[in-house]
Amino acid sequence: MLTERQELILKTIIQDFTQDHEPVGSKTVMKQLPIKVSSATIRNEMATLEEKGLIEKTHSSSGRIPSSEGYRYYLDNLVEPLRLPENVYDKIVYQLDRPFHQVNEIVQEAAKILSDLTNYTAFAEGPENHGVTVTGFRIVPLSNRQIMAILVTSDGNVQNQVYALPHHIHGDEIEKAVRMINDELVGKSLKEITPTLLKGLANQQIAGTHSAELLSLVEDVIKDAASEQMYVDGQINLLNNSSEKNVNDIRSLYELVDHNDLISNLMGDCEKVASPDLPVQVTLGSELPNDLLKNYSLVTARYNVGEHGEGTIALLGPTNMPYSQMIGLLEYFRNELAKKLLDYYGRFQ
Amino acid sequence: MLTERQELILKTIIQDFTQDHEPVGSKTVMKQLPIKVSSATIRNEMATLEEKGLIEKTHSSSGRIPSSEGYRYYLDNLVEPLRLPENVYDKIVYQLDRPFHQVNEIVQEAAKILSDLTNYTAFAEGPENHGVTVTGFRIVPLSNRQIMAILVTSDGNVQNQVYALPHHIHGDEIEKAVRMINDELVGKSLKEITPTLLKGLANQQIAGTHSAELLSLVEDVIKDAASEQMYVDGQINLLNNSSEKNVNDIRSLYELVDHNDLISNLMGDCEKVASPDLPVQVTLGSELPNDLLKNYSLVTARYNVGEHGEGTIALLGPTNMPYSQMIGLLEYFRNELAKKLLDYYGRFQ
DNA sequence: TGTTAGCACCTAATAGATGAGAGTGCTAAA
DNA sequence: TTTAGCACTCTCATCTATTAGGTGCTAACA
Repeated sequence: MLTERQELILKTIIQDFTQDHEPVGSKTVMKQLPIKVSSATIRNEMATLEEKGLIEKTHSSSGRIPSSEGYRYYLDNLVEPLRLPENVYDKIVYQLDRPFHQVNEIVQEAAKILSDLTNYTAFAEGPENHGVTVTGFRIVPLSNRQIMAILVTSDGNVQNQVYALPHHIHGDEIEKAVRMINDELVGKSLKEITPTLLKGLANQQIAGTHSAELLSLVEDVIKDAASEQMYVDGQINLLNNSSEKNVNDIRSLYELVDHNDLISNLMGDCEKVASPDLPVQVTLGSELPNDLLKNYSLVTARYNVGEHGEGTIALLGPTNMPYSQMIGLLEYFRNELAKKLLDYYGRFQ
Repeated sequence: MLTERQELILKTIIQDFTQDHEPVGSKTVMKQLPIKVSSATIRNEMATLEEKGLIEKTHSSSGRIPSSEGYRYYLDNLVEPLRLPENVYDKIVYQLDRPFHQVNEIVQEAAKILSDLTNYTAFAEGPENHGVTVTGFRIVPLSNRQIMAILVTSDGNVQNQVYALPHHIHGDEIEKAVRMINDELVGKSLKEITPTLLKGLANQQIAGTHSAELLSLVEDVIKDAASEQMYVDGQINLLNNSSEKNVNDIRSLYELVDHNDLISNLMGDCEKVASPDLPVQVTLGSELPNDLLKNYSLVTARYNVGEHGEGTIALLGPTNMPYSQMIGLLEYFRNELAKKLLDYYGRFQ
């Protein structure tokens, strides 16, 4: 429980530190505080805040910097989303206002826009495909030994893969197999289609001698389609932050960030709590399991595309980032993205 | 013109500097030199080498480092490709020995292997498609408003693109259009198919009311197929080098390296000189037009896939890299890559 | 009792001073 | 032509003030 004045001081320290990245002294706070008190009084209050673990010193006679607990208190109680300069909104709208041909193109562009605007690393994940079903599976013979497998799903997503076959398969056989695969798969959701189910198909020998081969294609393509792709952009911005610690850490960070599953997991944790109606959520590095992210924060927002599910966007930046602005940005952006996606889906109905 | 002893000294300085990255003094050279002379003699020789511009001092009483001219002399006259440890060869063979489905997958993997082995940034460009012709063009209707355009070329490459159409196009119409497009394009080389040629097709009204639309798809896909894709890997390794100069330079470097055309141009210059029969070629940063690359070197090699054309692989690393090793590596690698590609193409004949 | 002025004290950062170490160029002798 | 010897130069690490910005505590004050 903090007094109003203590909250004011904490907020001032955080905002000041966000700007200058330097410990904040009592005099500096005094100048910025709307109420008139002496620096000695502020020193007393700061001592209390330190006792409570919300701020800390870098050395015995330094100014104060916010602790993780301090940021947490700020985020839970004090932060207010900031309205952004008009031209930022314009830029978002402009960048999203292009003809996209696939959902994933839009999602990828979302990550790009976010990282461009913030100079942080940005993540975007498409709407979850819980209810997504198979609309059709095609095999297109391309040449003597090459075929393309194509899977179309009810959300309009298209997954394809070219295969070089060890030997020629006759068109009739392919056609027959595709027909039977479709009979079995169309209408099924992606999660339902397990390797076991496909094996069952193979056992029925539906597709002649090459059934096993063709079914393994199906499996591949389905796996691709079912894996929710996470798009990352602005990895390079990790450099800005990491003051000058060793190169190896940055390297590991890069790998972490590019290696989808790890970040997905982190974000997965956030998703459980966040929702499109709830405010944007911030997870501090100290609250994350990975030590590399100690000095970073993950700002996460969910967006809602109605019947098409929910997706996630996120920013990874330094712990001392301007949260008000970032939260304001994500709140606006998730709406625009949802709008764009609804618009996209609308064209297929 | 250098005496044998001078060449020996230059070589020693370069090799030593490559290892330790520190100016090399006359005593150090003396210890490593196979011939027995005093450090004073070496100092005299070094003064001569400096006069000729092949080495330089970092300050008035420091040891010497090679100048660009020194490297150039070394590369032109002294360097000898080094045989690599056996396990490196094993690794290359192992990594390339996987079932690939497209040429580009192989080329991409090549870049990855090279950057993994060297810890530098690596580039790989597929065999040039001079003689490549169109084997077939397909349009596959995916759903009410989505189609996929597929272009197959004589080198077995497949380019595809999904399109969301503003309105439904009837299957018969598509089929008719595709047939006529194929009649016109099959057998033509990619470079022959210009927008003007396509316009000509449109004017014949071959494809009914939607001809213009469909032809613009063709144009898109052809453009993609004709652009030679350059694969880059190990961008992160740029960090290792750039000691600690400002972050912005690294940022620009990243962009430079990812922005294909620029590097393509640089490599283009090299290609004119290099050939699969000629030795691996090194271009020093000082010889490149771009100032950002000042402290880097581009090591380029061409590989030869017989009738399927020639391609390029390259490494971008610090100017003081171990050239003997890198040249040895690329010489071996280009042969393995060519073998793998020949093997791949062989499967379609 | 909360607030403030004053002061002793702390620490990081900066600038100079100093000496060791590595290297050079030059001279004179072999 | 080569070499030993030596004076000289420059960097780098270390040490020593000095300064600037901050704190905590005490005692006076409203």
